[in-house]
Amino acid sequence: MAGVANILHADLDSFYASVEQRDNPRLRNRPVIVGGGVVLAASYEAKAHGVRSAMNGRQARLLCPHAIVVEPRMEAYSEASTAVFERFHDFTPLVEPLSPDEAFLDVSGALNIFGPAASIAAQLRTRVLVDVGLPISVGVARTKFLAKVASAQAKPDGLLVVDPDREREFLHPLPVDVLWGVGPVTSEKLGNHGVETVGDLASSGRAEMQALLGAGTGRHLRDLAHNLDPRKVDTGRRDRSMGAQRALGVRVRTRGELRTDLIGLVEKVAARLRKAERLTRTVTVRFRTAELRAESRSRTLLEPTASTEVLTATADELLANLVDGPQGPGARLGRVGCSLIGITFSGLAPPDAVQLAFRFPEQGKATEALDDMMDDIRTRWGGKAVARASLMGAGSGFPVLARPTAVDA
DNA sequence: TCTGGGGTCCTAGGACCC
DNA sequence: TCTGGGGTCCTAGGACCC
Repeated sequence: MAGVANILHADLDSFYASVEQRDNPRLRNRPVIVGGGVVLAASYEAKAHGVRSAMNGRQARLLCPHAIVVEPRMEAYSEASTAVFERFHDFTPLVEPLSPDEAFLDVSGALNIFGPAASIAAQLRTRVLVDVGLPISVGVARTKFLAKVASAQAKPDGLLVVDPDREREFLHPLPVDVLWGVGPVTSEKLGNHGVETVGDLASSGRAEMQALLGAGTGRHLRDLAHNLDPRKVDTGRRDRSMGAQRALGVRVRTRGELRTDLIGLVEKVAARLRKAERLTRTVTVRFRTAELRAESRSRTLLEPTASTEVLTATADELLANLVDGPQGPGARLGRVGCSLIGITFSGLAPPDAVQLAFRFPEQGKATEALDDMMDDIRTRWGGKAVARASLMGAGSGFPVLARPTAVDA
């Protein structure tokens, strides 16, 4: 197999719980659960008893009665995250954050300084442990996807290098749900078709998988199973949406209460939007009925905005449509069975964004042309490009970059 | 006191335009 | 003038991830 394993996926172990154990010696080597109502993070000692993230707190305490439950300290986690990412950047500028505790690193330009990728991964783990006091697992491979799978296999506190000559041996025996994008629903669909392992998926029919999972998803997952993953480490990602939501429990609310909650969320997120110097075009109000059915209403505005007044008025109309619509849950009673209310702003752009569209005629060169264009945009606009692109019309002979591409002017 | 909150991406169908 | 197909954007819903 051609290529060299120069991509790292670095992932802090049980991030919040590790920070708590670091800061409070009494918690070390003990089962620790962060978050009371719902488990935000669990130490490995707690995970050994079956406690998992996102688990109901009561269930977690039943599984592990002697666990120490602590309140989350978001500021401490944020500081720890910043310190860890500084260590990443000590090794390479090519860092793609996935979340506060996880990132891809392309170290192909750092080999002359720090040695082979496996050595860089070991040095990185040491630096994070010594300087920040947190255990971190690292996967090393030729592609992003393999590196991510490797770091998961390496946990806890481990390092795993996937030899480019042994990628399929590594990948094919693993269960399909190691694939990024295969959750419970997809996993069950695949299981019903006799697909249990990544190898099973690789040997299944393409048309069959696309019929089962949809064209895009089917092709993507089958490509991953065939070990095809051309994605580069991308340092230029920007937020695509911003939102907030609030769980309300099972108590029935009056419309007025619901509206007050929603307006509060709108004001909060609108402030974040302005602080981030972004405008939004699409407002979505999310709603979950007392029976836990999700519903949403959205509207796309003519002009992007960050005005609380405009956003509040829009959210208000959408909420009214949700509640009073044809099957609105509270139309007659004036009271609404609602277990969650939320707001999302999407279609984010900088205030001075411009839109660019490209057309290129050479069939079959679309992906490379797109990559080149993105590089060009980043160079010309000082790396501040906010790019959103998709390829359309591949069958027409004229692949067109059809989505607007917004960049900081 | 409560029982998660923050995101990304995909899909299908309809309106509309050329 | 009629018709069909391609393309774009919007909306609602859903799966998934950390």
